[in-house]
Amino acid sequence: MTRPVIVQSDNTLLVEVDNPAFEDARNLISQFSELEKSPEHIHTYRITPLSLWNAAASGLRVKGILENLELYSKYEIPDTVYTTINEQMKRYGLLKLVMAGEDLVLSSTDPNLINEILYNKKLQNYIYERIDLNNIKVKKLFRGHIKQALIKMGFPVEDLAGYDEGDPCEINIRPLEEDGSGLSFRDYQNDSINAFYKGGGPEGGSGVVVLPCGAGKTVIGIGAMITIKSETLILVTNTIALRQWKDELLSKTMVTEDMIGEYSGDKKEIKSITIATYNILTYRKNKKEGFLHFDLFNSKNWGLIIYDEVHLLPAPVFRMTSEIQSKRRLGLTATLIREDGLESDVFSLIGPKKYDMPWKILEKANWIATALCTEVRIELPEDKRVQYSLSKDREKFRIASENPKKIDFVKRILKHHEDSNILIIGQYISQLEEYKRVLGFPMITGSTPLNEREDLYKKFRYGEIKNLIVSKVANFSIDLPDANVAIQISGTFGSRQEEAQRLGRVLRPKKNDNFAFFYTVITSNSVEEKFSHNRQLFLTEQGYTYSIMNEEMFNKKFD
DNA sequence: GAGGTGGTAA
DNA sequence: ATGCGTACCACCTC
Repeated sequence: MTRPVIVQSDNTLLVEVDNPAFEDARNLISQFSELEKSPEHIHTYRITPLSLWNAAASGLRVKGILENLELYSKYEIPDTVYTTINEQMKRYGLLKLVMAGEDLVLSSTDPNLINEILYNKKLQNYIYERIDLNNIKVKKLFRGHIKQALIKMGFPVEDLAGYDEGDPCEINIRPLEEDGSGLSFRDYQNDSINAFYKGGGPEGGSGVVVLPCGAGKTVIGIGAMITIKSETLILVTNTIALRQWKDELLSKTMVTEDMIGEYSGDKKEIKSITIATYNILTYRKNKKEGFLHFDLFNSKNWGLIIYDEVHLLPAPVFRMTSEIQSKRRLGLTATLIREDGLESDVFSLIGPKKYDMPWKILEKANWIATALCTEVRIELPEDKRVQYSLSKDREKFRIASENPKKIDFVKRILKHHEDSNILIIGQYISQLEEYKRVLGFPMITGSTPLNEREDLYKKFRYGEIKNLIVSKVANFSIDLPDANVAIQISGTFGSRQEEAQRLGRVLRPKKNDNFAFFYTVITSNSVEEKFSHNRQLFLTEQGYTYSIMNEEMFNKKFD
């Protein structure tokens, strides 16, 4: 049997998917390296300082890593890789955060490192005083900032200050019932819950789980709640997501309605389990005043805080919601990517990435739908071409996005998928209004009142309406189990995360053949081609392929 | 509607 | 080459 892993001197690992030892190798190397790409045949992982510190944090040792790597490696392991692993793993544990009575203390056996910290500009704001050669008393409130600044310095701190236990709360699983309610965990769900809670020690119990849309991230959150059994605060992106968390909790656990509070623009309930929007927590009248609802963090003794769509957390204001580092925190997302590159901040704001799984692996196991992606390239009509050529880039993008010819092709896609449950997703309200007018489908945007949204989603879910036009409101969290076709008519420049989330709207497993269709309609020979290509990168790295059709090919197939 | 928030580009 | 404030469009709370 040939070994499945090639270790390269640039710290990347290439893994053969078709090798019989693939799964064992993957389970092993994913503990100390980051999945970078996962197309069909060869997956690429990268060993980074951060991934090695995460490994050290979860209890792995240099010796074990190297022995296992040698076991699966096809060729000899380059010296540089040995060095990187040794050096970076050694750094973890040089610094510790501990509680000494009521004080938070940063300590190291190396006085020089302590010196370096005392002279670091960023860290100075977080320091009270040096206690002795090896210890510094630091400000408790800045635990997260301190960890982050130290990571930037290249020295991750072992956080042994522990977590508040939180007040207890009886959260128990509801056994599977005939009507489909109740819960039993799939293997990967169990694994991610265990990875999150691992050991229950001081380093266990805070971290991030990354799973594709439709793979049941809510279930992971519920699993963590059942494990910890403490009062829990759940943060979500909008009120629809809030209601869906509530419904899931009610159907999958024994928790009763009076135990769940809803804290949003609409209602202000605080109960043992409280679900709140990021928006309300960070609401302030103006930039100079404080956050009006921030007390929610202290209004109960939370033992767990769950961050839904955690890739949003590095945003300047949202990140404030992770300041309370003494609580156990679970971050959930399908797309740990941002165009500004700040996704790595999530690790110091919440904790190490505890678990992830390539989308295609779950597709193969039928846990999510098999998606067929098509990019349709439409020419710009004659009368728009002069205007296009004379416009600036930004205007060009808008003109290309709103190409009026798109709608005819959308109509034919609709006809081709008759009797399907179809979402039309777009970026510009005016464009969506036009589709609503011509096609006569109901539409949901940011200005659609909450009850109307819920009503439309519900009707779509029960098949009373088969088509829905949605704006960016649908980028996150909404759960429309039976949507099996999505048509994207415009999007946010090059947002990889948005593309993946939108595909995610149709990935929930289907009752019958488990296929889903994703169309993106763009203008050929325009700036939209470039942005569209960039948007697709995350998914193509996950192994998705887009078949590209021009008008002629489209006409043949969709006559 | 006002004034805050987010993501992205250049 | 990178960083930082700005523009744009949409969404959320009051």
